[in-house]
Amino acid sequence: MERTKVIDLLRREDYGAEVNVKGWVRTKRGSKAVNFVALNDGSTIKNVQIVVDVNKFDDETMRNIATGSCLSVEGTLVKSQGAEQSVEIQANKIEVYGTADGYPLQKKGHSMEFLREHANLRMRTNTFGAVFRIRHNMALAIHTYFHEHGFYYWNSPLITASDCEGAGQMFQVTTLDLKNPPKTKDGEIDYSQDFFGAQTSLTVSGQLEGELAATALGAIYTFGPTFRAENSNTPRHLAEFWMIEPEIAFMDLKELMDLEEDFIKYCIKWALDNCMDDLQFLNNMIDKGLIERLQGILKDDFVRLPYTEGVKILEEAIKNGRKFEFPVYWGCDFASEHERYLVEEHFKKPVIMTDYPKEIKSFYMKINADNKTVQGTDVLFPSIGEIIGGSVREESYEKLTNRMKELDMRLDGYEWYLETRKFGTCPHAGFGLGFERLILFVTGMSNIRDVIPFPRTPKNAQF
RNA sequence: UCUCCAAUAGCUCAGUUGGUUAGAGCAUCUGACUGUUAAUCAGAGGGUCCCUGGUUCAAGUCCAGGUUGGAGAGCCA
Repeated sequence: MERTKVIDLLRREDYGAEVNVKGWVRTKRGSKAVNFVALNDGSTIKNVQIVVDVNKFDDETMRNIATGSCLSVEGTLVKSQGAEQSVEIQANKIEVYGTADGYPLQKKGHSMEFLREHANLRMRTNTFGAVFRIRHNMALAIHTYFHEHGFYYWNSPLITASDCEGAGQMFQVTTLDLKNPPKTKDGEIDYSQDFFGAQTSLTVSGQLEGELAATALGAIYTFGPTFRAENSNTPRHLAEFWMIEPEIAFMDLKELMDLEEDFIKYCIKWALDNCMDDLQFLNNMIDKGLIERLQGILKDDFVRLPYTEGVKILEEAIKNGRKFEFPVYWGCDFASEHERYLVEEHFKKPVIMTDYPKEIKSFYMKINADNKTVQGTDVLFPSIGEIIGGSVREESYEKLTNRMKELDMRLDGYEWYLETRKFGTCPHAGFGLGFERLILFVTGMSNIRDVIPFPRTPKNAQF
């Protein structure tokens, strides 16, 4: 008999039909004569109720049907007598594919910390099923958005020899014998003998390569893993995370902000349109304000706030008695308490902050006419902080290399990048979106380790 | 990396000022129950109180160091 997925089964009304359903047992309950098994196959957060007439099955089968075990059930689709589901299956034949003695997950709630230690099994819980179905949907929304807007999906390398991309500490990639590496005459490690003939690392960003692609294909985006060897121990950082980095030729600052806002709203609308069952569950169990907050994002325009205006607002707040741990002055890098004040207290909606002092931003950002600020944008969201960092890129070879020299950066090693500015340079812009931070916001989960299947954090690469 | 907090049964947690045999709910097992919704009811089994050292007649409880986890900060996406 052909298998029917739970999601399809629950929509059917052809009572009396013989059906086959396969899935994992969430709970079993009942009395002497009749048992009820809640079966889930991952196609939806909802379970299908299997009604088991205990007398029709042998003791061993009944014993093997327990939380976590895997079943194939043939039975009759009937209208449910119970109140909490419309249809159920009256079991005629049950095959136990796999028993689950000692299954660590129980039907009562578990802490997120406990489930993290069982990351190999936690996808089988309601919460993580919902999170990963939404994660899939967000990936689909991202690809769909860019495809519909004329962007090409393009891949930057994960292994790089640029030793100072500047975005963070890097993981080294080597096949050298760590106990006995080859040395040069002056005692340094001889990387010419390494696999790539040079010192290499995992990438911290595909942006520089993305810029090359934008000057050829017009508009591209990358969507892949990124690696940071920072010793960050927070609910918002991972050592291995996924990043979306679009890069667009002929785009200016206003168009960049329009893109950032439109893109993120598209993703959130996608979730509301396509993931309501899962969002409803998360709204009930994890975060009571979730759906309202997502709808709120769609309603308002994001605030567009030049850095200098932001400083004024914060100075005004301090004058009115607001206390901050860190001082505010023009030129300071905002601490998260400052960003949170602006987003969560002052404006109460997302803020796109722009035109930062060049000293606190990266070398590649386009310098404004004032020669003090650069056309960088940070999209700041309530509760999770910076979700997007982007900028218009400096397209002038002269200005870009001058800035690099000011920052004591070595130009050799960047020739391939700087040639974009030598050969047909163009105004262009782009941004980076942390995929897991988007998932955090859309699911209402509070720790980034719980929105990626197998989190990589300092001292943790299990599974 | 810094600051603060935590670690007791498979899970979630209680454990008084240091004091006899460390408890509860859930889970598991046994039994009861004519349709349950985290089913219910009765009973049973289940402990390296994170590790090492110290104080004390006596440590789950106090002290020191460590490990692991969490929150905040920094770094950032």
